[in-house]
Amino acid sequence: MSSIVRLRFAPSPTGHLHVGGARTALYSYLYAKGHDGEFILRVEDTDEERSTEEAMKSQLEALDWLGLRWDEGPDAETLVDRGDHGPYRQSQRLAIYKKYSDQLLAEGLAYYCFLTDEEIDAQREKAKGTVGAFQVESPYREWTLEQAQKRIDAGENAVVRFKADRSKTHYQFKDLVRGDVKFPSDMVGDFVLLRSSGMPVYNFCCVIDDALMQMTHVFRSEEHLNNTLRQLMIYEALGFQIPEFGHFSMILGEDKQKLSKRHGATSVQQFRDRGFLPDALINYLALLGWTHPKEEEILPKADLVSSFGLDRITSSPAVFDEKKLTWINANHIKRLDKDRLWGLLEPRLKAAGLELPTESTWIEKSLQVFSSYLETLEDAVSLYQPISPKHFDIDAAADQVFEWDTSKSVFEAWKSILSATDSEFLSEEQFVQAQDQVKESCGVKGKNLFMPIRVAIIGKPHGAELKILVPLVSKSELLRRVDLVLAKA
RNA sequence: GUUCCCUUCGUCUAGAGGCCCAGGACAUCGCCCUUUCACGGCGAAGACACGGGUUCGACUCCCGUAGGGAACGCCA
Repeated sequence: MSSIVRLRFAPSPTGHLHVGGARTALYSYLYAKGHDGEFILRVEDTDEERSTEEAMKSQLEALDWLGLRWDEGPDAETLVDRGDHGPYRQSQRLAIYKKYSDQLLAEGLAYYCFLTDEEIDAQREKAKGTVGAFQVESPYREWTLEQAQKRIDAGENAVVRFKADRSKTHYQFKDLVRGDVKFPSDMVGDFVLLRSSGMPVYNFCCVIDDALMQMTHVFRSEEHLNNTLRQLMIYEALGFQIPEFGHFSMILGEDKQKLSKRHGATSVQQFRDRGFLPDALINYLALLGWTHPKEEEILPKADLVSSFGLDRITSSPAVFDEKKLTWINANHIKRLDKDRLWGLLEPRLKAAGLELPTESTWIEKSLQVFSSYLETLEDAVSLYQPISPKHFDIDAAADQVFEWDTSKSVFEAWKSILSATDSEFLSEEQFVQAQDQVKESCGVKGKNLFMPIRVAIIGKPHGAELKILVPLVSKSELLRRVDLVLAKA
């Protein structure tokens, strides 16, 4: 028995990784790493209908992007297993589940059941209105293995049902998040272990894998809390050591309903595409249900690892707030060094078709101007657009400026003063000087002076400080722009 | 219906009987900085679901009620 802490994340590959799953994975990862333990990835692909290879790849990729690297499990790129407890895809562990199913069958703790869907529906129909939860009553419960085998040999399909143990009145366990939880044992009936296809069902393989893969802790979402009863029964029947359980509450949408697609972005990839940093997403997710001991909020991953603990987890559900995520993201962007930031921005600017200078001094200057405006990486596109030669246009917000009778003289003065300068790029000082000259020559000041100049330069009445913006645009381009504005005035 | 879980500002939360006529953060609003905007600084508004106990004292403990959620599958 190893004493090292081991936790796993076990997604079912039926779609993209969404933020709820990501948070469960994160908490497991943080707990494992904070205890010098191991983080394992297992793929629960026993639902043949819905599981796809594509979804599996997508989930692994998302987890990898988040930086939640696993010590064991399929490799994100090659999908080749790494670790001593494999295989890590349940669809490749069928023989193992069969073996344990046979064991329970032989011990009389499970039985073959030939009930058809129609018969079960009929039972359910009949039970309507009666007190208590519906439970399947199987007439095959006490059949011997030999009896059942005969029908199977005759070609009939059977599921393997667990014989729910009624000798105890309650099953109890200590949940790391919720404290003592107690279930009446008659809460569940004889549930299915193996489908008629031979495919095992979630609760069965989950227990076997968690035990065989030597998990010390099992963290999962609250919706699994009730499943724990069945799993406890299976642990007991198989004689496995029971791990510690922790059930985190769910993530809700604004309407307090379980977060789903109709709430907007929910998958990790969507946030990635929209320009969120993995560390920011992780930071936000960690705070959704957990607080830092000193209530600090902007936390790099390393701080998360060192300060995370179950004692500060909340057990009530939390509403996902994109505004706060955005704020956290902006903070992480501000902490990025300029080279890294540009490395992240450049591909997005290119993808948007912007043609920008490539000299490092220009890049550095531009970042100085714009970095305080970035809430997401994607914001860079609209920020850089005004200084990209191809993308100049006059914004509707500039309309008011054209209505002032002083604006035209400002445009003209700006043009003539600009024409008179001889450098290709204006320096900050040159621009400030030029601005003063415009002021003198037309006798206009304040808003009536600065707004038209701004419009002549970026086509909008608001934006980053001009004296740092102007040096980023060539004189010829500035002239082209003032002409366009003049044509409209 | 049955069982289980949950309930502090709009949102995320602090609070482990007196420190709380409840603190922080996001969002909102106002002021300052800035001859724009953003960043930043300062400030305002804003909550213990309800009802009973226990106690000298309850946001904190107990019991109900209400509300929300989950499970009751050959989904996970």
